[in-house]
Amino acid sequence: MAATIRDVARQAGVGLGTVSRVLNNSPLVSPVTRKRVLDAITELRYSPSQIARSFASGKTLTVSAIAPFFTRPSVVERLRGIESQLTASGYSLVVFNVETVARRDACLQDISRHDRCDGVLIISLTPREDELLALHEAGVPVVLIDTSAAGMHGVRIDDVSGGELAVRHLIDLGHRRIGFVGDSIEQARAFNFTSSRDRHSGYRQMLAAAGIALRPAYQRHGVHDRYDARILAHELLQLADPPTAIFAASDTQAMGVLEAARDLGRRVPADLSIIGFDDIDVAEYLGLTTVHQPLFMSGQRGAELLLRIIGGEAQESPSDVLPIELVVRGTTAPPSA
Amino acid sequence: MAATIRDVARQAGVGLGTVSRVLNNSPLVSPVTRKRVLDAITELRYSPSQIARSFASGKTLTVSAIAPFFTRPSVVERLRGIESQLTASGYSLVVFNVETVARRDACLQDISRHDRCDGVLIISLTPREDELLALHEAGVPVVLIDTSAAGMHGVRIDDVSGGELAVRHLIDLGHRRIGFVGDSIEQARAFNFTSSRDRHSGYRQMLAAAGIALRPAYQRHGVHDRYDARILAHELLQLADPPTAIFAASDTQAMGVLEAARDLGRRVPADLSIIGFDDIDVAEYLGLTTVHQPLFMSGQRGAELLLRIIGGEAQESPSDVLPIELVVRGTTAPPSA
DNA sequence: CTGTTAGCGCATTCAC
DNA sequence: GTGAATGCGCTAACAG
Repeated sequence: MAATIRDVARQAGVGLGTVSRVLNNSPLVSPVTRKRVLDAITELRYSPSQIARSFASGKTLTVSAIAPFFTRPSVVERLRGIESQLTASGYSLVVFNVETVARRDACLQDISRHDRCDGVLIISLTPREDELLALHEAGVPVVLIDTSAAGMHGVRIDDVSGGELAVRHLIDLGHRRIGFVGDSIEQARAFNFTSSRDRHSGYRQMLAAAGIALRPAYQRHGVHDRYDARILAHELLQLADPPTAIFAASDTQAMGVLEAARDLGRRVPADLSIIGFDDIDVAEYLGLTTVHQPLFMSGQRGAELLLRIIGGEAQESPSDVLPIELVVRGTTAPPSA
Repeated sequence: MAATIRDVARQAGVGLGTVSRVLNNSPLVSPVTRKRVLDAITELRYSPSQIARSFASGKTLTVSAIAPFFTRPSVVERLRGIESQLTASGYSLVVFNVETVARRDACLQDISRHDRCDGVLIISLTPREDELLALHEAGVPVVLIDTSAAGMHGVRIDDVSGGELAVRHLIDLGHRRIGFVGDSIEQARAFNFTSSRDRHSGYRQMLAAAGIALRPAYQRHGVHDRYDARILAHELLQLADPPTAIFAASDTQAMGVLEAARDLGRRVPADLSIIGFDDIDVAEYLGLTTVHQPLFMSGQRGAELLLRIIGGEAQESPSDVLPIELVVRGTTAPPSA
């Protein structure tokens, strides 16, 4: 059916190795021979088999990315960064979408079987001790995006500082009653997510630094989506002494808070200030004040780093920390009371 | 380094083929032998090389998806459907993101070189005549999603009907001055997108059927994003005799129209009705009236169909047409004037 | 039921 | 510079 390297060799009247050399741009071929081979290739419409090539060389020119809930805007944006970098380097991207804990574990196990891909990018999922060990033992190049782990390369932001940044903004505006809406503790633990937890730490630290007492009732946790966030915000707003501002651990959750405010007739930001996190695409549309993080860049940098590791370049910095930035839009203002 | 099938055979004291049979769940192995092999596998921590396996069998257990602008919510949702179906069948998904015409052409050419993957899913991009020929000649199984082409399998909706559905809703409400905001003609042609074009046809046909004259000034085209749509809607609304309703060819573009209305102080739906298309996630959040299409299902069905074709099951129906549905929310109402 | 054999298409040694 | 020879790890077809 399809022409093989042998056909090309025969057609060009050269040896098999010579064709291979031409394919791999080896300089050890005379211009005349090269042309003859090239002509044979065009004539036969020959195209080298990638699988055979991978098999013989041991390199697949493929990278896997494991992402939880890859429909989340923040994740998609990271993936776009990854894909762009990979494509530029001639690599392909295999995507694994993780929506259950079982699949999380399965994916993390599977990649210890170093096949099919030259390296792995793990987004937002932090490997556990045993998984770390297996990964190390397997020797698969791995780069973590949006997390970090001992002895692993990674690209991330400082979520604690991010939480502090958000809450400091609210405090600076004069707020003292500040609520928090973040990820469900159980779910975060099951998937081993860390960002909401760390942003929550930043929240607590900043309140403490400002001498504001922590109120358990002000801190709510639910599934990472609009619906749960909306419910939690309802609870918060119907407290006898409701917060005047709410820090949501993500823009998606901030959208739920926004809905709750609308439901209850609270004006934003007059009656309630809301700040999110991530600065996803719709944040600008909604005029949402948030903490910006370079999502696309995180993917790009992560892929770049992984490619360097695959290429054998030893990397010093275990974890690359990207800058974050407060973006003030229309959902935060001084408290009216 | 890593154990091979040969090591396992030696360890278990059996032949090479027997190990292979066990790996492939062949029933032609006695329980005793099977157990011995399985034990050897665990002992050696053996894991078969996928690349070698692909090479020998000719099957890669991998499917490629080519998607334009894969950060668009509608595309992501389709990809999620694809991934879910593929994963359930033990296949991996390689993603190609197309954001330029050059890359569109390159991707479509590349897949004619039937390597690395067992089949291809093409989202929203319609192959041209010559590309169709090359694809056919290469014999790569292909399924089109959100488009169709002669002799190609596909999963799609009827965009013309969708456009009619949207416009009929506006007419039923009493609107006569109905604007249209859709994709740039040049861009659509360059990428060979068809959905906006077809929805526009539906718009024209429905107006004609209702005896409403087409007004060129009411029909605007721009890049498929919020920003351009916003500008176009501005133009529309500042006409001497502005439309009382606007049909946007996608929810994303409807968001831009919504912004324009906000900019100009037009109340929605009192002063201006807006209807979108796709029913992406935020549509519900925004209370946007729109035409719902089963995005996730399109991916799922497409992948399922492709897998069947790869499996050698001849398929009759060239194109699977999914149902669409009008979803009335808060952005449409009878005209006030 | 099981062991043996022959490639899959290419990269990578080697000799020449 | 070039051609020929080996083997990557596995599946499939064949004898037993």
